[in-house]
Amino acid sequence: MSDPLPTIREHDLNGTTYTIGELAKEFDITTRAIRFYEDEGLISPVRIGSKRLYRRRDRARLKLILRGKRLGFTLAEIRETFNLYDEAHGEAHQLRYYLSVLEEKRQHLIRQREDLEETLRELDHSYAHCEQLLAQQEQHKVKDHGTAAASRQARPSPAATRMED
Amino acid sequence: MSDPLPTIREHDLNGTTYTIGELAKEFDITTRAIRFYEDEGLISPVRIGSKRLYRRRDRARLKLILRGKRLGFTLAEIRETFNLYDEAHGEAHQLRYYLSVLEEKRQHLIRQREDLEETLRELDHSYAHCEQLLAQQEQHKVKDHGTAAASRQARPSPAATRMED
DNA sequence: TTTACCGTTTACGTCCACGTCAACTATTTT
DNA sequence: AAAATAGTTGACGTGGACGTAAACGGTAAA
Repeated sequence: MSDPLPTIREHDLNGTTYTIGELAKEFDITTRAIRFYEDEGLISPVRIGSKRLYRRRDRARLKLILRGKRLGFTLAEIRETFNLYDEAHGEAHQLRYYLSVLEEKRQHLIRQREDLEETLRELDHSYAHCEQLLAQQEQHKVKDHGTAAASRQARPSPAATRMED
Repeated sequence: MSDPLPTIREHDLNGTTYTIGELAKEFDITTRAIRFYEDEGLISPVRIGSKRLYRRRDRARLKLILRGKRLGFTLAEIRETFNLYDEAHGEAHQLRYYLSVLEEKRQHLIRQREDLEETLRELDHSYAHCEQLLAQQEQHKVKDHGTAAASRQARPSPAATRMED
């Protein structure tokens, strides 16, 4: 008689491990998504019987996948990054190629950062302008103390044309 | 007899104008994309006969659309932003709502900026580590002066496990 | 033992952001 | 007049990233 199959929890594989459900909960994604990433070659969990068991490395990659997605990278791009990383520990010309890819990626990210800063600046302007409008309306309310209808049809403010630049 | 229809270029509408092709070239997108943005309610060019004529405002919006896309926003989100902006110049409660949406957006962008900075940091580390590996290989080449085969099978470097965290 | 949960695979559906014809018109150039 | 160029409206196709449903297996608690 063979030993009974150990449950997934009794496996340790010297290190922390996770079930698919745990990871799904932790990162607030569906198990379907996690399996999909595996189909796309982005993660390779160990199998215990038919079940997937995720190790620290898998969790780290999942994190990178999600961050990459938030930055707008496609799964294919993320996979490429992983593959490159995995293969770049050998020959010099591989390392050089890896360097060039990193440089490209940096350009992309820096462009994106500029877009982001610019958007944040404009957002701040809108925010300030909006608060100013509100403050003016308060002023009028105080002056008119009650006849608020006067300020309903607000004149177009100078800053209202900002989007036309 | 009626005057002949003025050509699209003779129209000025007091201000700079653009044809669809000009904008497509300037922003390096297809005319199909521009028309699609119109179908989705993001731009509203003037019509001269059957042709579209784009004004400064349209061009500005196109710019915003593309920047939004680079930051990963969907067209629906961008449209919402535009609509909100257009309608936020009236009542106080609209202004307040607009403020809350802006605040949300700011949160999103700041989170994204953190992702971005973190990615840039890791990228810099990879870059540095990569250069260091290359430098080591150069060292060996000098020592062995010629018998480069010795360093082909590089031992796994300590930093090679970084992705496992 | 039955019920309740994970977990698995396979297959098809969906939404988004366009690309790709096709068939046509209007203007400009040769 | 003919050809090239730029524009127009449909309609259908596509690739990416999953969602959803079906049908099933294993383990854990009641």
